[in-house]
Amino acid sequence: MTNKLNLNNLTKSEEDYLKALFQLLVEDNSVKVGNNQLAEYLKVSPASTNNMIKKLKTKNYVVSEKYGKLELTDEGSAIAVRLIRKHRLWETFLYNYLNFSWDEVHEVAEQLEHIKSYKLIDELDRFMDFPEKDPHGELIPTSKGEYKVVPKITLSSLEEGAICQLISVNDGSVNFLRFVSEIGLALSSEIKVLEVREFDKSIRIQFNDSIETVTRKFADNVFVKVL
Amino acid sequence: MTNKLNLNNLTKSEEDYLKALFQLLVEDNSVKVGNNQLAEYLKVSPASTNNMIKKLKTKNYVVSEKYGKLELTDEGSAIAVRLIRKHRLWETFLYNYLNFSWDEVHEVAEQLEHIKSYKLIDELDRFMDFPEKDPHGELIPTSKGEYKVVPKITLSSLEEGAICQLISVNDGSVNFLRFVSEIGLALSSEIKVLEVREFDKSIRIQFNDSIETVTRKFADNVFVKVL
DNA sequence: TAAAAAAGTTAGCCATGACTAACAAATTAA
DNA sequence: TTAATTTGTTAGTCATGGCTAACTTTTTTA
Repeated sequence: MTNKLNLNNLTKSEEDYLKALFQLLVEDNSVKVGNNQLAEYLKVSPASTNNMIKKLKTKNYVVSEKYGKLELTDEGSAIAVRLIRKHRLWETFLYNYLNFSWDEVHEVAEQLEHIKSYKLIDELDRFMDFPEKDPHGELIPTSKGEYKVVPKITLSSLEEGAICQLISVNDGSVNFLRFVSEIGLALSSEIKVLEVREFDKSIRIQFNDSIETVTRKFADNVFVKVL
Repeated sequence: MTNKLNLNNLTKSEEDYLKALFQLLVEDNSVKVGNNQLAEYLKVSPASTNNMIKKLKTKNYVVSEKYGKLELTDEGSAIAVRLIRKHRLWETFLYNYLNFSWDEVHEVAEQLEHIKSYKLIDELDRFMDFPEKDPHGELIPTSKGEYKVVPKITLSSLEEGAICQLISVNDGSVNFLRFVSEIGLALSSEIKVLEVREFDKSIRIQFNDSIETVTRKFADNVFVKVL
């Protein structure tokens, strides 16, 4: 039997669902991911999600019991990791070689990650000399599927007085990324938490000699390493 | 009114049909292109083609009368030229930077040409320093849509004794391209037509000190400049 | 020029992947 | 512990873009 080891005959939609589920399960380290949660994340109806999950279960990429939590099989995870690898390599290419800015890379990478060719992505990796991180500071999985998920500490989780370093940001929103650049934050910036306001959870931070007040929502999307 | 000048809200299928029609009409310089011909070229049923043509007519990309020949509007042609530009730029990138061979580039470029981003393709163009030709010798349309269709002379159209230079090849078939490389032909190769056999139209050619006999079908896909 | 062949069209079907509306199960709160 | 709320499921609809089969128009050819 010709074990073609993943000809990857998945539709764009199937890939989107698997990647989204992986991100909720692994990257966000959730205890339980449910149908509606996945639907909301993908901005589709719960009915659509239910439908697709059924399909992915028959293909053995997803496991779940009726009314139970969603989980990925090893095969499902592997597909998701490959998508994340592709996404981040393309982002890196766009940023480093094609003059794309921080906030422009995501949208195009969302399209490019669905291009089917192992050679393409491995050669792109080689061409860029095997980068470790994408422009947002996220680790890029290797061609062997090695991928260390670094537990993420959000800026919002820190207490007053804490000093940290910006290591990565959520790349999902153009407006968010623009704002990050605008106020002068960048990867590796050192940030001091000056004050956490109780009533609205907004945070006063200091970095590069400037002081800004950011919302809780903003701080949820900024990932840091405590110094 | 925000004239977004082509947000390019076309599906992959719509793009495929427009590009195919352009190639039949312009590149092959056909007097008449019909529904079934387009269907055969795209390897879909005549019914599917009929359906899509209707849709493209309502969108003003295609013009035709019932039972009449198919034609592209200026808008339809412009879309096709942009697709050809994208296809050839990606082929060039894969060939020159990612170690893809002559026969490997087409399949992946077929996917990449559908990625929607003006910035992506113009930056890729700049990154490669505005190449004029793709790896198969075809001219690459500019970002302004300038595209000179060079009338193609096929090797099969030459008479005995003619001497010519290989300027481009049809990139549609992997097997064909492999065979071209295998026998030692490359862009700019000088070819002498030694003999045209009447009964099966096969052609005996000489190049780089080797002599080969090729079929009519082969010679139809080799484009030359007479010296 | 009439019959045969080719080309084009239409009707009706299918799969994919969205959707809404209605309903069922599980969880949370009173 | 029952009621309310949230979560999950099902049924049925829609658009896209394929398909086959049957039919019509045009073109070819005998």
